[in-house]
Amino acid sequence: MHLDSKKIFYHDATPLLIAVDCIIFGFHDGELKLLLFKRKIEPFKDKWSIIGSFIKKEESVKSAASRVLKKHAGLQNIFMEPLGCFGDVERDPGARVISQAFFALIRIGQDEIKTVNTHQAKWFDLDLIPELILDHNQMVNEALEKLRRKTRYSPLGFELLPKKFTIPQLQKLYEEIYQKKLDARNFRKKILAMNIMIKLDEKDKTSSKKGAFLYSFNQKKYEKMMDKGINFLL
Amino acid sequence: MHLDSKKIFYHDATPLLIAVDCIIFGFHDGELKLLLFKRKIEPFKDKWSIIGSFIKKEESVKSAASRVLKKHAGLQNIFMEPLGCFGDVERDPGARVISQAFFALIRIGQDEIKTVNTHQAKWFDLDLIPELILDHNQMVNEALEKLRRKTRYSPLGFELLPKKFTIPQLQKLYEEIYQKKLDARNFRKKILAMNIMIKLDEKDKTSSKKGAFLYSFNQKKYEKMMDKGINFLL
DNA sequence: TCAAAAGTGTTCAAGTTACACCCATGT
DNA sequence: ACATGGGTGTAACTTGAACACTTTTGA
Repeated sequence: MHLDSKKIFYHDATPLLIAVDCIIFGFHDGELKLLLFKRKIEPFKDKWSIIGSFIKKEESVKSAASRVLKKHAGLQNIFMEPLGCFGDVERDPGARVISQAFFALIRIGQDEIKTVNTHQAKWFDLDLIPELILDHNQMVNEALEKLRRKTRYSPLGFELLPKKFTIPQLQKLYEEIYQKKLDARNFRKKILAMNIMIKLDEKDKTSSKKGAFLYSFNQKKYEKMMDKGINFLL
Repeated sequence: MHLDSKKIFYHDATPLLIAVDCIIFGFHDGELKLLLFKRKIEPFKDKWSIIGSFIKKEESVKSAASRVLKKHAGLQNIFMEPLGCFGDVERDPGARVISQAFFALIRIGQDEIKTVNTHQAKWFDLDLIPELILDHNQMVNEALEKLRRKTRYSPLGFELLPKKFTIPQLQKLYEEIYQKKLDARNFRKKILAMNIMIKLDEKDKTSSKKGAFLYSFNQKKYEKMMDKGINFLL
């Protein structure tokens, strides 16, 4: 490396504040939900917002997002991917801040319900999302669009369900995402034809007397299917 | 606004260098091409790279990308959209720099050919892309994936063709993007069925004696089609 | 007159949609 | 015994894929 030249190249650039913000979706009791946080500090104290943090010099953008999810929401090893960059000059009246938004999907279990209380957070129904600070409503809208688009052609939906789930649960999830009723026979046929789930010897009886068989998603079978050039498509 | 509180909230954040980088695709003589630039300054002087610049405090991320396209490549009013954020700590050995990549499509005409010379740039065939600086090869690969994905379900391809184009030209473009031969009858049938192009009373005779009718893309018809819930799909 | 690209329909297979009844079980 | 959600097959329709010949015209 030519250290001197490097300085010549970089010296007139202005460093800026850059943050990550995480849009977190969950699915519980047949409802698709968004996790929002009550801001603890000024400005906008006590307003609802998605969770975020400034990026530190010694961490990657992605690790910043992981840190936020872990530290501020108690979430670890969950599905997460970049959504987009929000970079208008005036988006944050407090300072020039560029934000990289991330999009996370979680299985809502007992732990995640506790999380909500210890972090001043709340799960919101998608049609009851309050006004959020800055451009956070726009971020949420874009995240929702991405969720709707991407769940059609990749098995993202499984990230929102427990490891063991029933076909009616899976169908309900898709109905929530697409906001429309699906035909039970066709749905079943299609998803089973892909051969990416393992039928377990257990039934879930929480929502019917007969009980519905539990399945688990099989990542390996999914990858095999992809290798053969067959695509997930719902 | 509570100016004091704002300061409390933002004072411990570290500003970082943030750049935009633009991946520029073009189509000429039946070939899909990538525009690369010979870097004028150290470090990595004279290596091939995609074009970029640091973001200034008084411009949005998007305007930074527009500025780069205009100033460094002489391009204006072209299709451009965000590709993704590249934020590894060590991606640039010169400093911690986060980069927001953009993806641009242009019609290669006479002006664009001049541009190439005045800006030390060169159009590269996609299978002859040289080694680029930093993570630029990765950016290009992701841009290509996006191009392939997105041209299937949105009429992005038209951005790469002249305003007036023939159906064989359009087909050639898609064959280049997907790297496979398409059936001329089926292609024609499908694209015409969408009813989003206007047939002109002119023929292009540059590639055959018989000549092929020229068409133009009709944005309004396309929007009408979308409104009706019919999607572009090739 | 011939070479070279433009333009045109039909058939078959595959996939998608619509639709109605029996099953298992807890109360 | 009955109410509730789980589970199953078939027929009509739509869409995608395969395939070969005629037309035009400049050289």
